[in-house]
Amino acid sequence: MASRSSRTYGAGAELSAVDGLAQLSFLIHNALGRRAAENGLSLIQTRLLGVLRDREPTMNELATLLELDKSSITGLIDRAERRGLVDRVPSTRDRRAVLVRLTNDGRLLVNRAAAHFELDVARLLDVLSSTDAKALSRVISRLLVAHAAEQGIDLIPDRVVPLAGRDERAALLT
Amino acid sequence: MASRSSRTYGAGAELSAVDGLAQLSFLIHNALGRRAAENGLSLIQTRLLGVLRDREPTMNELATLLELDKSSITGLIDRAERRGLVDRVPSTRDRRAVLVRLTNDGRLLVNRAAAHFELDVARLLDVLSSTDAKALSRVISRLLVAHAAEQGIDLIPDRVVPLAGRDERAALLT
DNA sequence: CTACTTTAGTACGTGACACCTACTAATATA
DNA sequence: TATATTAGTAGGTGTCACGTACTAAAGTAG
Repeated sequence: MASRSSRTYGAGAELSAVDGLAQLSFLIHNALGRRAAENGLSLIQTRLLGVLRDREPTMNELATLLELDKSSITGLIDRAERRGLVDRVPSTRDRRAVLVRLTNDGRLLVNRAAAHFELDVARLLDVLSSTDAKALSRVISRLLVAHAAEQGIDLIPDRVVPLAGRDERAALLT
Repeated sequence: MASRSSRTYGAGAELSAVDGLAQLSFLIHNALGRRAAENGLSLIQTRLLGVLRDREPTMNELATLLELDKSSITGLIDRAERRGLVDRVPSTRDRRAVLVRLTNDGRLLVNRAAAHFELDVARLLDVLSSTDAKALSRVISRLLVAHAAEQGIDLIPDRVVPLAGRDERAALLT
C-alpha cells in the first residue's frame, strides 16, 4: 500500500498529504470492512446500522444520508429487514413514507462491530506518541468541522429530527 | 456524515479519534469515488490503475496489494483489459504467471483522475492553517510508516521490483 | 372539487464486484 | 519420478448501485 519506486521508506520518509490521506483512508476503510465481515455485515450495511443508531429516517432521508440512489435503499433495507436487523414502519405523518428503525438484534450487532473497530483504531494510534495522537485528533476534528460548515447542511442534516437517549456514541459511522 | 444527536457542533467541538478517522475516511473515499466516476472508473479500478503506475505485478501480487481474492483479480483485469486500460503480459520468469501492465490509455486516465483528486485534497486541507496541515501530513506519515513496518512487507512489498522512471508520483492509490 | 404536478417508495433489468469451489498448467520438492 | 504447491481461470452466488418505469399519496392550480 505504501510503496514507491523512486523513493525509499526509511524512518524519516514523509508522504505527501494526498498520498497519506488516500492510504490512511484505505487503511481505515479496510479495518472497518474487516470488522463488519467478522460480524456478518457488509461495510455499507454497517454504515446503515450506524446511521440508524440515533435516527429513524424515511427511506428517502436514508438515501440522502448515505449518498445513494433511493432505489438502492430499497434493496439495502430489504436485505437488512430479511435478516431482522431493521424494521419498516409506516409513517403517520405522510402515508407515502416509510420509516426505518433498528431492531434490538440490529443494535446489538452494530454495537459489537463498532466496539471491535474502536480497538483497531486504538491499536493504530498506539504507534504514535501521545502528543502526536492528540494532534491528529485535533486537526482532523478541525478539518471535518470546517468542511461540514462549508458544506452547510450536507454533513449535519439537522432537519433529521434526532432521537434523544438512544445511544451515547452514535456518530461513528454516519 | 458528521451528525450527532446528543452533541452540538460548535467551532470548539472535538470528535473522538475513532469518529474522526471514520468520518475522514468516508470523506476521502467519497471524493476519490466521485473523481473516479467522473472519469468513467470505479473506485477499485482507479486503485488498480494507481497501483500499476509504478509496478508491473503478477495477478497474484495484485491480489496481495489490493487485498482481494485472486479470483476477484481475474474479473477486474478482464474488464480493464476489455477497455484497453491494461495489458496481460506473460511472464518470462514463471510460465504460470501473468504480468499486468498499464497501457497508455490507462495511464492517461489514472493520471487525470489523480490530478482531480489532488484538487479535492488541496481544497480539503485549505481550511487548515499551514501549521495544522503540516502537522497532519507528518503525523499521518508516521502512523502509516509505523503501521507498515509493523505489518512487515504487507504495505511495502519490496519484493515487487520497482520500475524506475515511470512516473514521478506513483504511490497515490496503493 | 377536479386536473396537474411532485414526491415516496418499489419492481425490474443491468453491470460491477467479491467470494468460494473447482479445475488446468507449471513449478517446486521429496 | 511422484507429489505437493503455486498461478491463474471458470463458474456460481450474493451484494450493491444505478437507471427506468410504475403506483400511491400529497401538494397545487384552476
